[in-house]
Amino acid sequence: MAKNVTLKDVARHAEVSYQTVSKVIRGQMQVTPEVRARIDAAIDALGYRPNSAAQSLRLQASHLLGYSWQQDRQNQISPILQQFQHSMVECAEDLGYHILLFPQRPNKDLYSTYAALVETRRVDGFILSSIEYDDPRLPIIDRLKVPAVCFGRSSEDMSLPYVDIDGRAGIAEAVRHLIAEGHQRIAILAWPETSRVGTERLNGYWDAMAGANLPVDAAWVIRGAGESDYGYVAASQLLALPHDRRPTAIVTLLDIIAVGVMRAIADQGLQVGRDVAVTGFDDMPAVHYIKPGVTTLRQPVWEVGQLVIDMLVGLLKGEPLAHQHVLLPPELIVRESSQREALAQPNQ
Amino acid sequence: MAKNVTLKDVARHAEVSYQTVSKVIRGQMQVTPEVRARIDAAIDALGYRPNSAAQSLRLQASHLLGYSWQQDRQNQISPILQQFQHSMVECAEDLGYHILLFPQRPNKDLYSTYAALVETRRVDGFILSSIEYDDPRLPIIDRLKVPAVCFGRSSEDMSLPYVDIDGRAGIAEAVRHLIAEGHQRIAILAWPETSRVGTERLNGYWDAMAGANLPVDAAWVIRGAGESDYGYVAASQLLALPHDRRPTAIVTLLDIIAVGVMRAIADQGLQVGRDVAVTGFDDMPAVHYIKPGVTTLRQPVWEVGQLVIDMLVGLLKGEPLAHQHVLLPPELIVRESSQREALAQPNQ
DNA sequence: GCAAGTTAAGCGAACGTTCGCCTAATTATA
DNA sequence: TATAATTAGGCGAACGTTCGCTTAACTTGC
Repeated sequence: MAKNVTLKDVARHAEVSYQTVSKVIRGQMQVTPEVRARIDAAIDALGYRPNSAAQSLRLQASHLLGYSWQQDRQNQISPILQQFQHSMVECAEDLGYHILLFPQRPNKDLYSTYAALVETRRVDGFILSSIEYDDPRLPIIDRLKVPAVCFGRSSEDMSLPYVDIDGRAGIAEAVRHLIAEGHQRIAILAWPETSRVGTERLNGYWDAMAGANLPVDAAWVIRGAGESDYGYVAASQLLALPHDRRPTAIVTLLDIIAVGVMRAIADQGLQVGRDVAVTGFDDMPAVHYIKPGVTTLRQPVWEVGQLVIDMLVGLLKGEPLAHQHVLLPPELIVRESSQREALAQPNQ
Repeated sequence: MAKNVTLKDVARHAEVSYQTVSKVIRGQMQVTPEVRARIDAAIDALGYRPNSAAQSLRLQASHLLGYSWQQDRQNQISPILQQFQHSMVECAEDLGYHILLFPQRPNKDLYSTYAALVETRRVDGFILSSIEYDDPRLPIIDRLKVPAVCFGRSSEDMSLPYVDIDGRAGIAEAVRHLIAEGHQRIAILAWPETSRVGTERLNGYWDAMAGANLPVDAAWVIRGAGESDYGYVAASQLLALPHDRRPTAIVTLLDIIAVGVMRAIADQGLQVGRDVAVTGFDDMPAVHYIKPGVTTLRQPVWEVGQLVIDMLVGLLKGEPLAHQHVLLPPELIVRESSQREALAQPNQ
């Protein structure tokens, strides 16, 4: 690697003081066009680049944002967090920041993991994802008094700024879509009560059912965990209900679960869409090949990443946040799995 | 955030010079037990932590490793790279390093993306993943003369150090397993010739077939891209061959593709395992629920991550590498999809 | 009992920036 | 023409470390 080119080298070459070079580069100083030209020439003759460690030391800011990435317990294979990460990385670079990845060891005290990063001044702030009820990271961030923005929330009135997907509104929209398709007996495969995301989405179901004055049979609301297998088992259970209580539509919280449901429906000799409607969540690329296509809710993950970074960087610059809490609605994508007349074959 | 606690603060508190504190902390100096105790007491009375920017500046090393993460074109939803990333992050921390994420913009010149990081001294080295033929990053790294280690290789004799999975050995082992199960007509769903990984794995197929003196019908080697749909279509094509040319086993390069193959087999009224054996690759969690279980090759991704970081950090310390190129064999996991006598479940 | 080696600790300098204050020259104002 | 205001640029200091050299005191060997 070549020797470091510093401000002093540039200054010598341009025959000015090095502090002047610094100021001119950052537009903090007016110089005569002639001097300006000499400096510019020197910079690219020598290939000068400011040293980021020196900048960090002087500015007391690392321009690094800490992010630790633990997979959701609920939906293991969701590509959501990958997209989120990618989106953050791009947005951060636009603003002169980078993402620093760090591990959260199960055996090591979580507080010291975060404290180490803050106290050594390695990072300027944190991004947290997959927030759940009583998330242990929240009090830690609070205690460290370090800027942080979350993807997800543990309650409506969280002290930390967050961006989240409005799962409640999303599921409500899906249910209203099913109602518009003529369904009345609509079931939902929810997640355990410990899941904040799951509870939130389930509320959307209640909202829409109540909004349409539709009664809800207790058997229609199932809570469970897992992926396709959960969908298969739970759907089989629903389809075994007496005919007048059997749901004609099943809402799920994950595309993969919807796939399991669709298999169960097919195994009962029924047709997805025509006989029983199904909806998923996430618009996962992995299920795009499935036929019939799965009606789903696409999360605007890219936008979440951008917003989270914008907010965090704003915080670091001392700007007051325009919105402390942002909720983004998912987008309903209607495919064949929830449409009665699509692919309808004239059948008996 | 609290005021910075520096070496000088500790020194004042312990009544020694600050340089002494620095040396004692790093074990570069012997002091009397009494002084040692005073320093230790001062450190945790004040909560001293060395400032990483100052260290970086002085040591001319950021202790940051650059990693840019672009999804494989071939297998979009493989969780391999996620595991790899996670493994790197942990291993790096053990060695006092962190991973810095940066974007590779399609519109921006790749060289300047890397050069900027190196010339500003933001990173000490790079990790590259998903190397393909004529990878544009290789000459860039070479030109920048920056330490780097790759996950994957573009050719046997690459100039950069790499760690890779021995896909050739893996597929060969899978094919030998099928042969041991009594199969003779074995087909493979390969990837386009532009895929280095695919070509490598296909070679394993040839190795094993030749090693067992089994003839290969040209129709058995299919090249294509895609996920489950590719498997479905290609398998249907294979199963439509005349009876004496029809393969009794189909090797695929991805679990998801194997799933498509299994659907095709079932759709033909045949039974996976008993009638046609199938193998996948990656041991993806997403297909664990599939019945019958998919025989697959598990990549030792965790080990790859550890090795890559070990090697890169070694390079940065100026240590000569024990092995410039490391090849790790995947592990064959035999499940029902490749066993004739395994309990048959009427599913899919 | 004296030169030579060992040990404990201090001190100056450097890593490459940015910031605030200062100075000299030029221009505008009275 | 004298004075105030503006402009172009310089200079010292600081951010918090680590490194190498020096010094003073204390052992050791003969």
